[in-house]
Amino acid sequence: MTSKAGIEQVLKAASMRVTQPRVAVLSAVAAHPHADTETIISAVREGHPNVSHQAVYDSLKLFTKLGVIRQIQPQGHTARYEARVGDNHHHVVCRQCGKLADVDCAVGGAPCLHASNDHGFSIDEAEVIYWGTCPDCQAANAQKDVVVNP
Amino acid sequence: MTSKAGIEQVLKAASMRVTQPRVAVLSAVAAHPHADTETIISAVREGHPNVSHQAVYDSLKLFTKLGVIRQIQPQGHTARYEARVGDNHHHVVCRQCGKLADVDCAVGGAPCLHASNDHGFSIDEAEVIYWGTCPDCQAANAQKDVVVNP
DNA sequence: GAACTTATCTTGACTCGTTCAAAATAAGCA
DNA sequence: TGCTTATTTTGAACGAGTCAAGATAAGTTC
Repeated sequence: MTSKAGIEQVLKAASMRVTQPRVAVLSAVAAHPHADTETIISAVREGHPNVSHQAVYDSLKLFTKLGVIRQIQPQGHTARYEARVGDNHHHVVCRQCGKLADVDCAVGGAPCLHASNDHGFSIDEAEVIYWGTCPDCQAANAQKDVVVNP
Repeated sequence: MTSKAGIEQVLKAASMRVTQPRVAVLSAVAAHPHADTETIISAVREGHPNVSHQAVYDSLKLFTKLGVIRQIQPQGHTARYEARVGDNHHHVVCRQCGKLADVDCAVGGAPCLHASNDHGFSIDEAEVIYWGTCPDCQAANAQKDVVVNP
């Protein structure tokens, strides 16, 4: 549901106007999964050089609110966005370079969602972030080890 | 391991000096679970009025690195700290007021930790954040509903 | 198709949590 | 007690994100 026609429907259903900046922002998010705001601004400006950063921030916030895109913000990193929504998937973050990848819930039935309803909170979502090291950084580390410990 | 004697051991083992600001910061974190930096600064200054905010930031970062405390930073909120470390517990965050509470992993064996080792990442930690509504805000919402929908 | 209304965009200033840098201080050692 | 240098203080700076006012253009009405 991230084609131009799709987004027009979503926006109209929510009584929002369909504008060039908005369509461009959504296309950019769909084309660059896990991109941060700056990357999205650059991508948008390739096609529409005069779009302001504010318009991008506004659009991203709006789309996030409408559930068309999803915001991810691991500790120590700026916000990232992705157009893959609706399924219960999580993310791995590389501690060294910040690279982000999708991870489908390993166990079939999303067990993480069932927390003991502690402290009287009513829980509606479980957000899981896996921390680790990406293949590239693993390789770089191995390389370094060779040099440091000959 | 958050007594003054305990922290002295940890610091000395890491060749770090035991200073008044550091001890004060750790006490503050232990006394105010889930407090943000500003709260910790205030707490520290109750006993040591001349401690700078920079010293608090440095100490928090140091303790986090040494694993004595843990930093939590839910989307849209500033960093919080807690002295409860070592066990695999997670957190609930109230979407409305930002209140934070501990949640022990509901299922016995921490199933969330076993992600499919996707994309070649080597995963070392799974961080789970539950999102929901705290009892106070639930009550406030119910109250509001009564007024809005009589 | 032209005029109108107002949501959206542009522009530019601003906030706030956090970090940087240099000089002053005090912890731990000799 | 004095020395060395890790920490702290002080004060400025950074950057992602937000706010506000006027300009623009999407969608509606005539």
